[in-house]
Amino acid sequence: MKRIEVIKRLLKEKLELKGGNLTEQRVAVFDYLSQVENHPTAEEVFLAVKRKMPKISLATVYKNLEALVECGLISKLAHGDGAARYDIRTDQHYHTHCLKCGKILDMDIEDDLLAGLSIPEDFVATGYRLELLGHCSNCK
Amino acid sequence: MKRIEVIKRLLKEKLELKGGNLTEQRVAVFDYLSQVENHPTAEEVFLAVKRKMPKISLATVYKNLEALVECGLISKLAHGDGAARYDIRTDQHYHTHCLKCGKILDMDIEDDLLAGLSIPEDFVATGYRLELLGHCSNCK
DNA sequence: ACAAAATCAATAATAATTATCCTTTTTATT
DNA sequence: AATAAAAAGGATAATTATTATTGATTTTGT
Repeated sequence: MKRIEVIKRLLKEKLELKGGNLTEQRVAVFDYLSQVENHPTAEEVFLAVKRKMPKISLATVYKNLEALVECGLISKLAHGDGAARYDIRTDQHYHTHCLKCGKILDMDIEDDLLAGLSIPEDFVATGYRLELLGHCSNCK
Repeated sequence: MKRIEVIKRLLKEKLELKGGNLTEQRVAVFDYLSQVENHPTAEEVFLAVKRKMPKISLATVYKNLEALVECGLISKLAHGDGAARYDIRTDQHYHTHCLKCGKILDMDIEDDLLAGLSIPEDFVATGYRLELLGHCSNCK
């Protein structure tokens, strides 16, 4: 089975759980994200997808990224300074975040940092975010 | 010596290092931040300071928060979803971040989580950010 | 006290994102 | 397969958070 067919099957399954539909635009957005190493902004996804699908709208990209996040197919990296970024991975992992160019990259470490952490009683933790801040190879 | 005099002396000293001046607006912004337990947005700081200093502008609050961050007197918590928040503390510490109401609170833990972390070679780390995500006592 | 520099207030502009509104596509039902 | 209902798309307006601009005011160094 072709790669794109695998993606369509996965998306259809996951989207249906939330009452969403499979569309060509959603496939294109997800497909692009799954091909890149970095974590692009909505704008970057838009520009890339636009090349293969010239009529797609930026608003559609935003809406579809949101829909994919909703059904757990991708994750959103909102770091505050500048635009949010999107990540094909949904498992817990950490990132390096360049303060100069804003690029976010995966950092592969197996340790569960929260393991030994004493969480406040009155707070229900559902997850956590760890980012290493600094300068990437290009910017240092 | 009165509290406000202590603040003025501290601000004057730190601001001068960056070529900045001591102004009543800066004192008011810093003073407010040092009195609250939570980490307010620029808008919230503006509304609070406005009560004592009705002519102050929102843009001034933004500029002054930025100036205070620049000279290391406060820190900025940019978490992406919504407005940035400001914190009187500048030492390394962690936060709980409520996904419902957006409130950010301090989490006091002594451990240095980065101690055992293997940082990628081509990345120059200057700091890190850890946030515990979930629901606060009011929202759970 | 006075000139130069910095900051202020008001407001315009920008950037990122979300909402609106009408058309098109997809899905469910006959 | 035809068709109605629901969902999604595209274009663009609106919103939100923030930054830039500009001319008036305040602060600082001499």
